[in-house]
Amino acid sequence: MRPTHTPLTSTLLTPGEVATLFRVDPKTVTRWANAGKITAVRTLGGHRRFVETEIRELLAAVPAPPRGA
Amino acid sequence: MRPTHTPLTSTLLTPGEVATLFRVDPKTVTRWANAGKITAVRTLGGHRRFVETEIRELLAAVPAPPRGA
DNA sequence: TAGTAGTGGGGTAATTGGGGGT
DNA sequence: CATGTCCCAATTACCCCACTAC
Repeated sequence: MRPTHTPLTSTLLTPGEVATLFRVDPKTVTRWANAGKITAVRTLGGHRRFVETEIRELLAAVPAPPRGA
Repeated sequence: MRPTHTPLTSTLLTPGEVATLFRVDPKTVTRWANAGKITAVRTLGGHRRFVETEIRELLAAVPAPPRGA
C-alpha cells in the first residue's frame, strides 16, 4: 500500500511514459494536452508532466468479455 | 529510469499489429472489439489498443496434434 | 561545466474509425 | 453470421531542429 495520505507531490509522468502506457507516440500525448483532453502540468522550462492518477483512469479498458462462458 | 511499480501496465498492440498476427483485416479486428470478443483500450482520440497478453492467448489455440499417436 | 536523452513545435504520410455493400 | 473492400474524416506516426531535464 502506498501512502496516499497527504501527497503534496502527486506522481507525475513524462510524455514518454504516458505514451508508453497508451502505446502511442509522445507527440500524440502532447497533442492530447494541447486539446485539453488531459491535465498538464508545465515545468518551468515549458515541458509537460501528467498526473499518474488521471492517466490510470483514462486507461480504463472495456469490460472484460468472459470467453467460453 | 524510474522503476514501474504497478505491473498493471500491460503491453498494448495496434489494430494493424493484431490484424497481422491473425492474418485478417484491421476492420475485422475492430469488429471483434465491437462484439466484445476482445478487450480494447481506447486512446483519447478514439483509436483502439489491444492487450498483447490476451491476443497471444487467443492465438495459442489448439497445440500441434501429435501424429503417430 | 559538459554530455546524453527527452521534449516542444511545425509539417506531411500512414493508420484508424464509422457506415455501407459484396 | 463473419470477412474484405469501398467511401470520407479524424487521429496518429515520423521527419526536421532548438531547447529543456537530469
